[in-house]
Amino acid sequence: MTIAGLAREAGVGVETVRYYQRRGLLETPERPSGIGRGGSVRRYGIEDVRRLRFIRAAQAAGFTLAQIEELLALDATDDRKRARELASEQIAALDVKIEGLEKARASLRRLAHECGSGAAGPCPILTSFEQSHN
Amino acid sequence: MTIAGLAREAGVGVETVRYYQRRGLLETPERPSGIGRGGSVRRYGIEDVRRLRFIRAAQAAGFTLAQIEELLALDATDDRKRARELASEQIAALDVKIEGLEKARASLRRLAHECGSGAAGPCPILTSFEQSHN
DNA sequence: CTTGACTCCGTACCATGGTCCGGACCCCAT
DNA sequence: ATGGGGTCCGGACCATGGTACGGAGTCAAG
Repeated sequence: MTIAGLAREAGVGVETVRYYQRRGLLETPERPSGIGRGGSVRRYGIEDVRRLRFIRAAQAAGFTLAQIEELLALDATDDRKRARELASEQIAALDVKIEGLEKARASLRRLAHECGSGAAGPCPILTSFEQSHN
Repeated sequence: MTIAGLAREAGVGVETVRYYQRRGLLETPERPSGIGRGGSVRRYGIEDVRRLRFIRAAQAAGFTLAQIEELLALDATDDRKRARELASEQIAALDVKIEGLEKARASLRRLAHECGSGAAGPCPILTSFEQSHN
């Protein structure tokens, strides 16, 4: 698989893959055959796809690329303590974030509701959100 | 209230307030007294605090500053339809986002769990997340 | 053996959401 | 009336996470 295939498998762009390589999140495989000068084109395997997909999943979980870098490094060591720490921290952060989003969603629902019902004039946009400050 | 008071009330920095003013999210009140040249220092009231707090709340709801700009403009008009539209869109986006974060949290919990239990060696960081691809 | 698509690589650029800086001005207390 | 802190303002700078560009090399099919 070449870089375009890898990118396709994980649903990202080629440039993104190369960006992750530069950041050290993905390794850049050796070019086969040609040793000093020359060579060919780098090839990627299923392991790379997994790694790349992991990065995307972790990103979706709210990790920054820097944190993901640490997670990936951790995956190669056996520092279980640190891994648990990172996980717990992120779980807590997710709890907070999810709760915030749920509150926001409730505000939006109230807004949509109030805005849908009768009265003329502007929707109470600011006030809908104000309630969420409780 | 001067700009520092306003910022304090909403829990942001003075520079952030000024940034929002530049972006057009907050209006810049007239300087009292001095008309042409001279004047004094701009003063802010409770309305400004409300507006600024709204911006922060909307941001927490996942709106971008550009969307918030539209919401604020909408608050002054009576285009209820558009307001409902924006709200619904954002509710849908929040649904997706919340679900993603919940999945991620589940993955992390599994990771923390597997990482906590006995076996030696590295935690199955990549694999914990792989499960979440279902 | 040429052509067209893809790769490689560095560097530049982008959007978002701020944050900092420096000089000029202003306001209030002493 | 003077000093110190706050304000005003434009413009520069920052971090994050990419995206685009251009030139050289490589690969595979016709």
